[in-house]
Amino acid sequence: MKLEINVKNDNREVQNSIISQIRDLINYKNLEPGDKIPSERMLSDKFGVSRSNVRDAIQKLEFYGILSSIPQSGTFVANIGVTALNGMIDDILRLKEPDFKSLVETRILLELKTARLASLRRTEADLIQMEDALNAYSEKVINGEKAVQEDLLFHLAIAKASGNSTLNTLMLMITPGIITNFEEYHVCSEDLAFNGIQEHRDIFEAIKSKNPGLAKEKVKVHFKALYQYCYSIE
Amino acid sequence: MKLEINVKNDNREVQNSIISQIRDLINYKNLEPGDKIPSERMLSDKFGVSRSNVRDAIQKLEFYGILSSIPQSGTFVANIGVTALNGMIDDILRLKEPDFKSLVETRILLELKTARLASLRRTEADLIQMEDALNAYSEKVINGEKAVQEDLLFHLAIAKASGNSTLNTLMLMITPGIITNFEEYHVCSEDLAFNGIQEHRDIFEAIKSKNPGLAKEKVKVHFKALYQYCYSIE
DNA sequence: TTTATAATATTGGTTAACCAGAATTTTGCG
DNA sequence: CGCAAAATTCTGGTTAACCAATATTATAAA
Repeated sequence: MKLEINVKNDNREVQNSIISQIRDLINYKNLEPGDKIPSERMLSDKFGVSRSNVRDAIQKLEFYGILSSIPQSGTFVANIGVTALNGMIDDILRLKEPDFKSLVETRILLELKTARLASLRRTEADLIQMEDALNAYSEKVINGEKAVQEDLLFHLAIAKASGNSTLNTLMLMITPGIITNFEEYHVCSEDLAFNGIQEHRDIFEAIKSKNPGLAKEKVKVHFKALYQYCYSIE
Repeated sequence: MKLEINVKNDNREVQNSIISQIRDLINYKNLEPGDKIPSERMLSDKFGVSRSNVRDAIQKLEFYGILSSIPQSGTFVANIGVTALNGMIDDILRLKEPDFKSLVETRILLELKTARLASLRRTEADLIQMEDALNAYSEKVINGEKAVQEDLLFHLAIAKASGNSTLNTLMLMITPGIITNFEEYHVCSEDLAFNGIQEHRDIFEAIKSKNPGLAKEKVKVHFKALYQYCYSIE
C-alpha cells in the first residue's frame, strides 16, 4: 500500500516536472497562442523521459485547455496568452489532493444550487427517476441495511434534473472523493438514516412542487449535521 | 476541422461502448466492491478493440472513482456497490459537452463562493498575488489592450485565496470552456472593461477588509451583465 | 496433511516499432 | 523563373513486444 502511494507520487512528480519544463520552453521560445510546440519525440528526448510520459503530461494540459493536439500535425498552444498560461500552469502544478473539508464545503454548495435549479426545470421523467432512487433508499433503510449508494443516486438524480450539464459533471467528479472520505472518517450516519428518509422526501416534494426556496431550505436541513461535523474536525 | 470533430466523436463512442460493456460484465458476473475485473488483454480480446482503448476507458472510470488499477495485480471494482456503480456509469455515458449557459451559471456560483471564502481566509500573500493580477489588468485596459488573461488570473487568484482546494480545481477545470465559449459567442466586453477595473477593485477591497457579504455583493455586480447576456441567448 | 519454498503464469506499466495522414521539400515541366 | 506535382520527412496515434512485480501453482520437506 505504501508502495502504491509512492509510485503514484513519483509519477505525479515526473509529470509535474515535464509540465513545468514545457512551460519554460514556451516562455523561452516566446511561443504565442496557436504556435506549435516541439514534437513529442523531441520533448521526450530533450527531457530524458519516455514519450508516453510526455503524452500524459500533454493530455493533462489538454484537459485544462492549455494545449491542443491535432493528429499527424502537432501540438499547439491554445488560444490563451503567455500570462494566463503561466498562471494556470502554476496553479495546476500546485493543485493538491482535495481535503475532506473542502470537498464537503463544495458539495453542499453544489447541492444547494442543483436542488434549486431542479425545482425550476425538472421534467416528469426526472421526477420518476428521483422517486425511484428515493424509494430504493427508503426500502434499504427500513430493512436496516446500509444505503450509501441509494443516498448518492438520489442526489445525482437531482443533479441531472438541474438541467445544468456542468454542475452534473462536477457533482460526478467530486462524488468518489466524498465516498472515500466518508469511509475514512467513518461518517456513517446510520443512526440518522431514518431522519434521512424524511429529509429526502422533503427535498423531493419541494422540487416536485416547483418551489426553489423550499428546496434550498430542505437541502440545508439535510446537510446541517454534515456541515457541522465537517467544520468540527478541522 | 470537421474531421477532427468526427474523430473525437468516434473515439468517444468507442470509449463509451467499452465502458458500457465493462458495466455489463460487472453485472453479469455479479462482481462486488473489491473484486477484480478481467485483465486488460482479456477485455481487449473480448471486446474486439485495442488494449490502449481499454486502458483509456479504465482510466476514465478510475477518474470517477469506479475502478482502481494496481500495477502487476489487476483492476478492481472500487468500494462502491453495484447500484451506485450502474447509476454513475449511466450518468458518465450520458455526460454532454457543457453548454455555454451551464458554464456561466456554474462559474457565477463558484465565484460567489470563492469570493466569500477568500474574504474570510485570505492571507497576506494571497492579497499580494491578487493585487498584482489586478494591477496587470488595469494597466492593459488603460492602454486599450485586451486583458482577458489578466481578468482571468485575478479570478483564479481569488479561487486560490479561498483556501478550498476543490473549488480551486473546479474553477481551473471550467475556465478553458469559458474562454472557448467567450470567443465563440464574442463576449468581448471591451466597452465594459473600464467598469471592470473598478468592479475588480471593489471585490479586492471587500476581500481585503474581510467583508464576506460585501465581497459576494460586488461579485454579483461584476457578473450582472454576463448573467443577463447568458440568459438572453437561450 | 500441512507448510515453506521454488517455479510458473499473469498482471498493469513501459518501451519501441509501425501507421496513416499532414507538412515540407524536391522535382520537373511550362 | 513560376508553379504544380511528386517524393520525402515529420507528426500524433496505434499496435505489439517487453518488463518487473505480483499472484498462483507445483513441489517437497516435515
